[in-house]
Amino acid sequence: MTAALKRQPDRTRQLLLECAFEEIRRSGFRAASLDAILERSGVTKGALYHHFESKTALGHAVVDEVLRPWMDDRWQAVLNADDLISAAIQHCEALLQQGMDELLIQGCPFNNLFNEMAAADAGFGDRLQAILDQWREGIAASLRRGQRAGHVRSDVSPVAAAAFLVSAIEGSMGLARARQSRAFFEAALQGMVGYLHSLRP
Amino acid sequence: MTAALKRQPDRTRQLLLECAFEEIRRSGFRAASLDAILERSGVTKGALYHHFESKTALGHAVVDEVLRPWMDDRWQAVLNADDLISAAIQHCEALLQQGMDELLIQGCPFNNLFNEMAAADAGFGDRLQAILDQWREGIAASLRRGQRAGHVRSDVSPVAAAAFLVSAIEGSMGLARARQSRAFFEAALQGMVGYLHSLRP
Amino acid sequence: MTAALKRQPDRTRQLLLECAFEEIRRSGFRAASLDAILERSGVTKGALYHHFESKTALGHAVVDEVLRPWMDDRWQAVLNADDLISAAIQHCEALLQQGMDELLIQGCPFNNLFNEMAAADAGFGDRLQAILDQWREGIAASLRRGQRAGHVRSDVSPVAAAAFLVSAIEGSMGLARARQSRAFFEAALQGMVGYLHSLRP
Amino acid sequence: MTAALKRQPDRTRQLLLECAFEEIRRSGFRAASLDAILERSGVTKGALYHHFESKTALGHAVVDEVLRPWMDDRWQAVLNADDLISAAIQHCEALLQQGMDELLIQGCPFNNLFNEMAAADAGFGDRLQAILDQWREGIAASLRRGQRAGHVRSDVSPVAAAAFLVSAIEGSMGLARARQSRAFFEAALQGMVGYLHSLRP
DNA sequence: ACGTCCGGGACATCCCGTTACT
DNA sequence: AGTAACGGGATGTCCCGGACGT
Repeated sequence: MTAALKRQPDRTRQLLLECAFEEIRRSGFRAASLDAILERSGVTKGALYHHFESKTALGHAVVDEVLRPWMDDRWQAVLNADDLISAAIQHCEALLQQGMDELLIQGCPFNNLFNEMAAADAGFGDRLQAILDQWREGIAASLRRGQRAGHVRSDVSPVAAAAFLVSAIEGSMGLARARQSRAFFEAALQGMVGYLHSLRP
Repeated sequence: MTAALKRQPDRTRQLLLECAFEEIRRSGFRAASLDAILERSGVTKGALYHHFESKTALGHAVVDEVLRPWMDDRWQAVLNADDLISAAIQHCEALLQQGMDELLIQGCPFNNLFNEMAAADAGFGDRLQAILDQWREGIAASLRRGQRAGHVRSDVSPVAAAAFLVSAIEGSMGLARARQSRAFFEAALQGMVGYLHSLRP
Repeated sequence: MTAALKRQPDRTRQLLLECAFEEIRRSGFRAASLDAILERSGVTKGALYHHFESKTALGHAVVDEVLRPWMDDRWQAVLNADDLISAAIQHCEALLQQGMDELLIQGCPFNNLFNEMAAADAGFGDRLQAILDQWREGIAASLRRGQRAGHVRSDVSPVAAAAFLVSAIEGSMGLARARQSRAFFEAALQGMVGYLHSLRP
Repeated sequence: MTAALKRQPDRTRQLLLECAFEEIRRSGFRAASLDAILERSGVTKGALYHHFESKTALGHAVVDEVLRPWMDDRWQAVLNADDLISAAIQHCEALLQQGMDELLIQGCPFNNLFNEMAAADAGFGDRLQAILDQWREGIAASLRRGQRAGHVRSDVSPVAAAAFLVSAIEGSMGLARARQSRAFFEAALQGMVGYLHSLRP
């Protein structure tokens, strides 16, 4: 730790959050070692336990202050588009063309953490649920707007379609994660484009 | 260990596999404690390490001998049906009506294990990938049969639709897992029924 | 284990002794794993414990039936020579010229075992002591014969010189064992030749 | 652990090194139990793994910080003497008269450790080799000084004689270790005195 | 605010020996 | 004579958290 970083409480806290996020993304929360996070960040245990009262509290803060903005940032453009379906199809096609290596190797951090911790720890469960709800409701609201604008069939339930969509997105990312599965992910994305088209009037 | 259980190697092995499956389902593979499995099964450590050379090998055997049959058993009826779409819709509606508590609380063991271990351990990855491929190809084959029989629109790609479907199934189970999310799961199932209908001619 | 080897008690016993000798030579007695010996020999645990009542008893038998003949065989020529000093010098020079790789890598099995077990286990201690005594007394007797024949200075104590010689032999082998020490072993052998010459009248 | 010993990191570390040295001397490195070292020193496992990252690292530190000074201390007087041969002869005779029980029972810790670990672990091998080289070179240098001063025959090779001497010293200690072998050690020392005299002009 | 030392416990692994069985 | 299931214990490693010190 360089001298320049000493006595900078906010900086230290932020550094810990970011390194913890990376480590959790790599190894999952339980397998993430505090010692590894400490070494990665150059911070010591005393500093960590000054800012967070336990490993679990650190994890909760990572969800609130890193993962949630990360998700907002990622989906903002699609959710705010005038025509959700077009935007989503474009998003899928962009993914198909550009290298999606990062996603394939490490998967979606939200999905990973949700699968690991949501059922085991209420603190994680509530926070992740809130992110999920916000996301799903954003999609549902966008679909309703699309119905009013005539971009979306009027007989589909926005709530149901939104839940189905996020399930498929997270499911495809979860299943695609690994070494050999690029083909699987491509097929799933293609299937999703087909589904999106079926929502058109 | 009761006297009646002595010297029954196959029984001991099977007992270990089943208890390990339960423990892995509860806690995940990494957090599953060998001591807990042993206590649950009444087997000693020496016996376990006689039958399996490591915790990892035990996990692999659980996938091969418990999880794979569990999955086959679960989806066989749907995959062998004359009309996949109808069978799947019935399956969804049955799930909606009957108590799906077990799934909600513990999630799909395949999805859980896949998310936790597929990327981290090639032994798990290959095995789970094989299960996934078999499942997906079963759906694709059934869709092709449906196309020939006129039950399915001819312009859908069976491969893409199959990948999308399994993604959505596993995704919805993963996201629904937890305490409060029955509503989410119901909405996702409803969305899936909508998607299945869209595959009709 | 091939069918031809079944039900051959003497053969099985001999196989165990030889494999145990090799394994002990590699790893030392304590670190030698019974399971490794078993795998190496293709014999099972029950068979081993039929022939030997414990790992320690196996070790004792290895000393009696493998190590002792190995030592006798190795030193017989030198001890029976008419002129011990010439024979020993020749032996040293032969060692210096030929590849002494085996000795350098694994050391003298007698010395290794003596160092590890003689002080800790009386069964080993007594057996190894007996080998050592026999060896030392052989040298002393040969020196006495040399004195009578005029090959050896009459003012040296055969007993003391013999003890010193075996110490130097085993010590040089022990210290030379390892990777880099060929130069050390050569120097020690050269020093020993010098000492042997000093025993001449 | 008494309150007086709290928060004394150097003391704790030193205590661990000393207790480890004793335990290794008794049992050898591999058979030395960390639990035994901890009980002996009253330190906890967490503290040990704070100061040393593994049992092996502890062993290496014992060589560097305990065994090496122990050897330096032991041979310093002989190596620095004006006349090595006289000093060595005096040393031998002093050993012969005083009780050499400690050496007989536990042997030379350098020799024991060298025999056990030098070939198996490069970390030990390099460290012990360095001690051995320093020792041997000290003897060789002293012999060269003796040659210049006329105390030592000019036709002996200092390097070879030094290697031979350390071999004989360590060999005699190794072989003498045990219960019954006092006579052997005395004979070997007597032989060594004879050899030392033969180095005189 | 932060650094170091330390406590206490859990875990996977391995190993020797015994016993039921053929 | 020989096989394989099994018992029970010890070991090195690691990890989270708290306490002392500055």
